Amino acid sequence: MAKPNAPITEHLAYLLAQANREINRQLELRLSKEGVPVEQWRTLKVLSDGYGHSMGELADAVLLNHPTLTKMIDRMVSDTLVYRVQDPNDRRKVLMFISDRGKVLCKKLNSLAVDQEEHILESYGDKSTSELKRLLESLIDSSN
Amino acid sequence: MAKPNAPITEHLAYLLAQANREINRQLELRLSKEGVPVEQWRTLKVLSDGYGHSMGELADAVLLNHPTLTKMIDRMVSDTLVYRVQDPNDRRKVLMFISDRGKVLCKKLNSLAVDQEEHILESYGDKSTSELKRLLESLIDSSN
DNA sequence: TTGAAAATATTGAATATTCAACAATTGAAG
DNA sequence: CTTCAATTGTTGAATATTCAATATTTTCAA
Repeated sequence: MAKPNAPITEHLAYLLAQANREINRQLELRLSKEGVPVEQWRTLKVLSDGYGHSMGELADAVLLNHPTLTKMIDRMVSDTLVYRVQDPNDRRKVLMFISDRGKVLCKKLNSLAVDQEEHILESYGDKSTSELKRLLESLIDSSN
Repeated sequence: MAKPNAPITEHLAYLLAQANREINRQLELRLSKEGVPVEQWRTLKVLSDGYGHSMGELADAVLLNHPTLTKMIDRMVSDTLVYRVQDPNDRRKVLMFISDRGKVLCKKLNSLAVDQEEHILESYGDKSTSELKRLLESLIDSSN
């Protein structure tokens, strides 16, 4: 039943890694126009709802481990893109907020990211794109 | 047409990153039984055809940048899993080979990886899996 | 044939990530 | 109430990755 000698290119884990690497590389390239790494864009985008988000929430949302996030947030605070506020309801928590400067930057980044999505839609097709998104969502669901 | 305010979870780049993170985490967990990172498994698997592969080829295949690969290979050489041979036809190149110890380890890793594929097939389904693989391959193709 | 450009791999310094340990706060059981 | 376990976030040391620069070999045009 199993295929222990299947080439690595047939493993789902590999195909995902390969596709992710390529798409991420393209996105990085666009965002580099503003000198911002992908994870910082994710952070700004999540915070741009204007509400405070705890570090834990944020770590999940931006796909980073806690210590990695803490240090990235340190840099973003230095760049005055975001700021920390201690949660008054639970003083273990830190709530992150986006600054005005962060909002301005986020808008620019969003449009760079949308450019990319449109480029994918063109070269890969409408139908394939939405079908792929659907399957990815369902894979993520089934993995929890 | 574009959706500049779409939540990040609707971006293909994000869904790919999320799915990849989750599947890769699961694979890591299994391979950790043998104390081997995913990239080393990929390397061993590629080299297990018994032929020599240059560093450049290998970097593409295992999805690592050249300097990162060089340093990982240094570790694998220390662990006597692989060895270097200068390419006689083009002395700029280094050909990598798998050792006997590497082959033994690779077999164990393959079966751990196959376990995972089977687990995915069960929870996610045969049909979805092969459709997802097909779409990922085609995305990768269309990105080059 | 020579010399400049391209291809290949490695190195070292700068940066980023991870792991384990820690500190602070909350929750909850006795 | 008090104490002990769980939750949340940060830190420091160890490890890994990246960027720019380098060394070597090959290619190719003049």
